[in-house]
Amino acid sequence: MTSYISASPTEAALHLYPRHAWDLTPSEAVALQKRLRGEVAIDRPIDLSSVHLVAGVDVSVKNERSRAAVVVVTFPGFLVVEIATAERPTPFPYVPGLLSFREGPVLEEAFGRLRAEPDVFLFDGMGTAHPRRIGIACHMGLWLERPTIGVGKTRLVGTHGPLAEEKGASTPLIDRGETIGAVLRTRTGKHPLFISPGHRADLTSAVALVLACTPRYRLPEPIRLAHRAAGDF
DNA sequence: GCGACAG
DNA sequence: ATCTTGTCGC
Repeated sequence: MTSYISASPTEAALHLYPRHAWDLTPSEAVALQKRLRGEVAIDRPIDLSSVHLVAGVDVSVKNERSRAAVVVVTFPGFLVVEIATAERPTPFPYVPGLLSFREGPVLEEAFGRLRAEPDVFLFDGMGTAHPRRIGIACHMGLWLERPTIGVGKTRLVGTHGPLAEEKGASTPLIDRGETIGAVLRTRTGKHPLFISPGHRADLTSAVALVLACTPRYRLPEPIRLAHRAAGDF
C-alpha cells in the first residue's frame, strides 16, 4: 500500500480526499459520492503493452460476514502472483447505487495486505455506469490511486441498442444522453457484460483489457479467480 | 404515485 | 449477493 508519508506536495495532496469514514447513513453516502465524483479521472487510456499485473476484486457475503479477495495475476498468462483476503461483519445493507459502502471496508482491509502493485484492478460491479457516475470501481480507484475498471454482470442504469451475438461485439451504454459504458459480449451467445471505466482509465481501453482478460469464460480470468478466492464456487 | 434497481 | 432441485444443452 502507498505510504502516507511523502515529500511530494502533489502526492501528499492526493491523499487528502480518498481516505474517509465508511460508517455513513445512505443520504450521507450519496452526498459523499457527489463530492468525490469530480475527482474521478475517466479519460486516460491504458497502454495495454505496459500492463504486466492485473488484479481481480470480489466480495462474498455469508451470514452477515463479508469476505474480500484480491487476486493478482500476470498479464498475459494469468498466473497467480498473490492473493490477499480479509473478512469482517457486513457493515451496510445492499442499496442500489451505494455498493461501495457495503464492500469498501472489507476491501480496504484486503488492499492493505497487498504486496504486489497491480497495473490495473478489475471490479465486480460498475464504474461510471452508475446514477451518479461513481460506482464501486471509481470509488475504490480513488482510494487506490490506481487504474480500475468496472465489470458488471447485469445492468444498473442506462439503455442500449441491439448487440451482435459474436464474442467481441459491443454497443454503447447510454444514460441521460451520455455514454457511461459499453455492453460487451465476451462469449458468443452468452449474456453480455457491462463495462465502464473506474478511475484513470477510458472506455476504449477498459473494453480492450477486459476482452484481453477473457480467453475462455464469460467473466475475466482475474475476476473468476477472485470470485473463487472470496468463497464462491 | 409506480417501477427499476451493480452485488 | 444468497437461497436452492432438477433439468436442458453442448
